[in-house]
Amino acid sequence: MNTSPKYNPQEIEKKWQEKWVADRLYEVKENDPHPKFYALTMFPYTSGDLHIGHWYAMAPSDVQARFKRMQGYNVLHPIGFDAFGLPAENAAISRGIHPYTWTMNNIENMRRQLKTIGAIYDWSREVITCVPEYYKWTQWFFLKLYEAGLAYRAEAPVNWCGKCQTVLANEQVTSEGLCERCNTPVVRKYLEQWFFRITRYAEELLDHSKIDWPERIKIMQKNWIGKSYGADLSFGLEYKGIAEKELRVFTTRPDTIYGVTFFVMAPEHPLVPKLTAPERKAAVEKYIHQTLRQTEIERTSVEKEKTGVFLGSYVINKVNEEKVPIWIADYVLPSYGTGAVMAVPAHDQRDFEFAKKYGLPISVVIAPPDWDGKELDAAWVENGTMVNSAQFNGMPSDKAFDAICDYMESKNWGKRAVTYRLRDWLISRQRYWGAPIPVIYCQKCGIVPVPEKDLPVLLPQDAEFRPTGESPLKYCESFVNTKCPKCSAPAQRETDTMDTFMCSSWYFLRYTSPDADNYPFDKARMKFWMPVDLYTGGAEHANMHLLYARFFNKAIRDIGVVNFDEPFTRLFNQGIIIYKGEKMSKSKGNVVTPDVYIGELGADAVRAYLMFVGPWEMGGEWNDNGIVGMSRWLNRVWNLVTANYTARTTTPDAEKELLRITHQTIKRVTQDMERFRFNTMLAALMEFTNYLGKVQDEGTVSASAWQQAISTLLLLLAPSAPHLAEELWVTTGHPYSIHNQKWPTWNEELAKEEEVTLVIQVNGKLRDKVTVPVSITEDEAKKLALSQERIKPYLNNKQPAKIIYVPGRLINIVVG
RNA sequence: GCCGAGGUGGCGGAAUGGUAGACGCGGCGGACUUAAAAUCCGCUUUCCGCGAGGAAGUGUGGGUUCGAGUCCCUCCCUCGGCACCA
Repeated sequence: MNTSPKYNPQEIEKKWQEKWVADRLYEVKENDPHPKFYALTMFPYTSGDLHIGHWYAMAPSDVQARFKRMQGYNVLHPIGFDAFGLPAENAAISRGIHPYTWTMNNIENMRRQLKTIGAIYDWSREVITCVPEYYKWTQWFFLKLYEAGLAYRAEAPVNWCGKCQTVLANEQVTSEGLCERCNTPVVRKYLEQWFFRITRYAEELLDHSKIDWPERIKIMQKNWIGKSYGADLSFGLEYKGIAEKELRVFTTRPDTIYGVTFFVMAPEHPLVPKLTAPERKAAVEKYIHQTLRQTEIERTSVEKEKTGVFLGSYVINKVNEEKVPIWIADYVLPSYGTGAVMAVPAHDQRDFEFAKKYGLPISVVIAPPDWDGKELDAAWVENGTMVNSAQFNGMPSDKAFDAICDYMESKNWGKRAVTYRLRDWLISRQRYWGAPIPVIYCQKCGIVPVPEKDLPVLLPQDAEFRPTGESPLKYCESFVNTKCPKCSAPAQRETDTMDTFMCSSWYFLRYTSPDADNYPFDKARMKFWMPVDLYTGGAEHANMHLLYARFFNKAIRDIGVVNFDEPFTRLFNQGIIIYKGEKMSKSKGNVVTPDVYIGELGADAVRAYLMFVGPWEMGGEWNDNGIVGMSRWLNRVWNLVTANYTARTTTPDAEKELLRITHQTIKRVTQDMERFRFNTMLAALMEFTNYLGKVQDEGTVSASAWQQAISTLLLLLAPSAPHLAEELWVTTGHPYSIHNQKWPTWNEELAKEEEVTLVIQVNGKLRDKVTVPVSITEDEAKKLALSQERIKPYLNNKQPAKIIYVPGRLINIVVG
C-alpha cells in the first residue's frame, strides 16, 4: 500500500525555490574549475506580465542550461530586463504614472513571475537597462562610437504625424500608413538625426563563417544586407546653369546599356531642381510635393501604378551618344545606389510598365531564345543573346556583362561596383524613455560630446508628459539648458534619446560583472565569459537586435573594448507559441497567463508541457487539455517513486532488460537534449516510466536494481522538472542537491539489444515478422524468411529473383 | 514577386531511404466506487471481413529505388521574412 503523501507541486516548488536561494545553489563564480558555458536567453521587455510565450522562451533554455550544468560546465544563465521604450511613455501619458515607476512596477511583477519558473538564474547578476548605472555605459559606448567616426548626424526622412506634431518610429505607423495613436495619415519629413555607420561593416556582417547559426537567420541577414554586384556608369550631362558634366547610376545590368531609352531620378535627388526646364517646373514641383506627402508604405507598395514626370532635360548615353530624356518617378528611391537609374524597359519590369504608361520607346538589346523580333509583352529579365548593341552583338549577355564593364572602364565611363541594401542605423528617438544621447550643441563649438566624467546624462525627474506626443525632454528647461563643456558658454543638450536596440546591443557584456562602476564591465570577468556559447530567442530579431549586436561588437572590437569578432557563437531560435490559431498577444486578447497553471498544476508541469508540444524551433500550440496529460505523467512519476517496491520473482534476464532499457533511455534523452528535441526527450522518459510501471507491478528485479533505475530516471528528469526531481531525489535518500549531480552516461554495450524483429517483405510489402538473435547470419536470416508459412504463398514455388537483407532491419524478397 | 520553413490519424506530433502514426490529448470499452471525480487496464488511420486476414494511406501529379513520409522534378496550400533595391 502506498501511504506516501500525494504530489503537491505548489508546496514542493515553493520549498525548493526558497532553499535553492538560501543555499545560493545557482550563484555563478569565475574561479570555478569547470569549463565555462555562457547560456544566454533574450531578456524580456518590461511590458508588465509574462505570458506563456515568454515561458516558451525561458523554460526550455533553462532546461538546456541545467543540462549543461549537470554535464559539468560552469554555466552562466543570467536574466535581466529590457526596460526603456515607448510603452512606458504611453502609459505615463494615458495613466499619469511616471515611466520609471511603471517600468519598475512591471519588473517587480515579472521578477516574481520569473522566479516561479524554477530556473537557475543567478539573480545577483540581474541587469536593468533603464537605471543610470546601466545607461551611463550605453552613453559611454555612444561616445566611443562617436570618437571612432561611427556615429554621425545627418538629415533623414522620418515619419511625421501632423496632428501629434511629432516624429513616429516605424513601429508606430500602422500598415495603412496611419498614426497608431490618432489615425492621422503619416507623412515624410526631413529631420536631423543620429546614425551609426553599420554600412561600414556590411561586408563583414555578411560573413557568418565564424558562427554556428541557423541557416534561415543567416539568409535573412544576407538578404537584408542585400549585396548587389554591378557597375557605376556615367551619363553625359549638358545643361545650362549646371556645373556637373555627368550623372552616375548604379546598375546590376551593364549588359543592357544599349537599351536605355530614358533616365529616372528620385524626386528628392538634389539636382532635380537644376535639371528642370522652366516650362516643366510647375508639373515637376507638383509631383515632388505629392511624393513627399506619401508614406514609405504607400510609396513602396508594389501594386501602385508607376507615375512620374518629364523634367524637360536630357542625359547622353555615352556608348551610342543617344539623347535620353530625364524623368523623375517615385519608384526610384533616393537612398539606394545613386538615387538615379538608367531605364531599360525591355529588360526591367518596372521600367517596362513606366514606358508603356508614358509611351516611351522600348528597345530590345538582349534577345530571348526564339525571339521573333516583335514587341515584348513583358520585360525579358533573363540572359539571352546581345542585339542592337554595336560591337557586343551576338555575345551571350552574361559574357557581355564583363565585356561591357571592361569597355566602360577602359573609356573611363564607369567601373564595376558593389552596392548594399543595408542603410545606416538611425538611433535617434524623439522620446523621453531612453538613454539620452550625450551630446551638447554650442553656438560657438558646434556638436560637443559630453565628457566621460560627466556621465551619465540623467533623465530629468520633472519632465512633463503631455498627450501631444512631443518629446518631454524638449520642453524640460532644466535638462536642455547647460554649459558648453569646451567654452562654458550657454548651450543646449541633445533632446533625442537612443533607440533601445542600443541598450540591448551590450547587455550580455554587463551580465558578466553587473557591479562594475569604472568601466562597462570588469575586463577579466568579461573575457572569462564571452563570447556567449549559446544564445536562444525569437527569430523575429534576425534583422534587428541580432544584426545590431553583431555590428556593435565589431565596432567596439575595432575600438579595442573587446577582442572577439562575434558576440554569439551559437544561436538557436525557438518558434512561436500559438493559441486559438493565433500568435499570443495582448492586443489579440488570446494571452495565456502561466500563473493560473502554476497555481493549479505547478511550474514543472508548465515547463514540461511547453517542451512537449513539438520541436522547440517549430513552435507549437498551447492546449488547455494537453497540459493535463503532462501533469498526469508527473503524478505517475511521483507515485512510481514513492510507492514501496517489492521484489517478487526476480530473474537475471529481467534485470538485464531493465539495465538495457535504462541505458537506451539515457542515450535517447542525452542526444535529444543536445539537439534541442525536448518533445521526444520527454517521450523517451514517458516510455521509460511506463516500462518501470510494469516492472514495479511484476516485481521482477531486485530492490537495488530498482533503486538504480529510479535514480537514473530522476537525474534525467532533473533539468525538465527540477522541483519534482529534487523532492524525490531527497526523499529516496539521496544527498541534496540533485542539481549538483553528474549527468548519467550510457554504456553502448549495456544498451545493445540481444534480439531484433526482422521484417519480412515480399516485393516491398510487409508480410511477416520474426524475432531473431542479433547474431543471426545473412544466410540464416534468408533461409528463415523463405521458410515462413506466411511467406510461402507469395513465392508461387518460384525462385526469388533477389533477396535484400538489411541486418537488424528486414529481408525483402523480390519475386518476378 | 523573391527567400525560408512546413503540409502525416479526430487533435499536438514520432519516424539514420527499411514495420508509417512513437509519446501525449481526445474518444470508446472495462476495473475500482452506492455514485461521481481521480486512478488503473484494454482498444482507437480508413475501408472490406464474424474472423484469420486483405486493401488503401503521409497536400497534387510524375520520377529514381528491391523498398520513398524521407531523395529528384511539376503544381497546390499554410506560416514566417523581405519586397518598386535599379
